[in-house]
Amino acid sequence: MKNTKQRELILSELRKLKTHPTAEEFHKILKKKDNNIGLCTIYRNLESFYEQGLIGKINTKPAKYDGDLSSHSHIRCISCGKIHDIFFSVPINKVEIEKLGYKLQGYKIEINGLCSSCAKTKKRREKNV
Amino acid sequence: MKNTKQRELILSELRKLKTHPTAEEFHKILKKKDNNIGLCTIYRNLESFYEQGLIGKINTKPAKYDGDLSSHSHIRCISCGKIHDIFFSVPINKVEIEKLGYKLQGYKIEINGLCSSCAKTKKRREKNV
DNA sequence: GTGTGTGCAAACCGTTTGCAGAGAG
DNA sequence: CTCTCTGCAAACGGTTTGCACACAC
Repeated sequence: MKNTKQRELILSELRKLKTHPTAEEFHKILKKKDNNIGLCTIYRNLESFYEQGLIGKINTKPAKYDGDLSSHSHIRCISCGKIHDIFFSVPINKVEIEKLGYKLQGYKIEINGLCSSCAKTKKRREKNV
Repeated sequence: MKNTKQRELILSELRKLKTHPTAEEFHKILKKKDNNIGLCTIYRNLESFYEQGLIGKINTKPAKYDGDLSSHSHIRCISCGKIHDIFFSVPINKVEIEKLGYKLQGYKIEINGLCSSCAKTKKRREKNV
C-alpha cells in the first residue's frame, strides 16, 4: 500500500471528526484541504480502511463512515436519519454461534429511535400547529 | 389496501420459506406460481409489508427478506454472505438511550462470522491444496 | 523505471417511479 | 364506476470500474 497524500488526508481528517459523514459529505469537507480530490478516491480509500479495520462503516444508504474505533454502537433517528454514538456493552452468547458452526468475527447493534427534536416536530404536527 | 392475488401470494410464500431470499431470488420462486408477476410488484409489496411490521428485512446489499417474525437475530458469513437465524436475547439499556433524548423504536443485532464450510475452504487454500 | 494510486466519466446494479391498462371494491 | 394495483421499461442514486496519466517507491 502506497502512502499517498490523499490516503493520509482521508484517514487523518476522518479521525478528527466526531460526526459520521457520508462519502459525499466527506468529499465536501476534504475539498477544502485538497480541491482536486475525487469522490471515487474517497470511496476507494474509505472502503480499504474499513476492510483493514481502521475505521467504522454504518450500514445506511448512503453509507456513513466513522473515524472512532472505540467500541460503541449507534442510534439512528427513524425520522431524520441522524446518528448518535451510544456506549454500552452487550454480552454476546458465543455458544449459540459455535453451535451453528460459525466463528465469531464481530457484531454491530443497530438501534432505531426517535430523536427529541423530531419528537417535538411530530407532536406539533399532530396538534396541527 | 386492496387484496390482490399477488399480494396474497407474496406474503403467504414468504411465510413458508425458512430462508432469507433477496427480492430477485424470491421473484424466481414466485414465478413458478404466477409466471407474470413483476419484480417491482414484489419490491413494492415486500416494502409495504415491512413497513407494516409484517415481515423482516435484513440490511444486506441486495436486501434479504424474512417471513419469520419471531424475535431472533441473524448471523452472516463474511465469506459467502449466507445468513442463519440465531436465537438469543440481548438486554438493551434504555437509560443510555433516554439520556440522549431518544425514544427507542427497535433494534437489530448484526453478527458476522465465518461459517464452517467457508472455514474449511480457507484452510484448504492456506495449505495450497 | 515500474507499478500502484488518482481523477474523470461512464458503467453498474439494486431499487424506485411514471405510465397505461387491469382488476378489486 | 372508481381508484388502487400491476407490469413494463425507463430513471434513479449510490457506488464501482476502465482508462490514461501522475506519482510513490
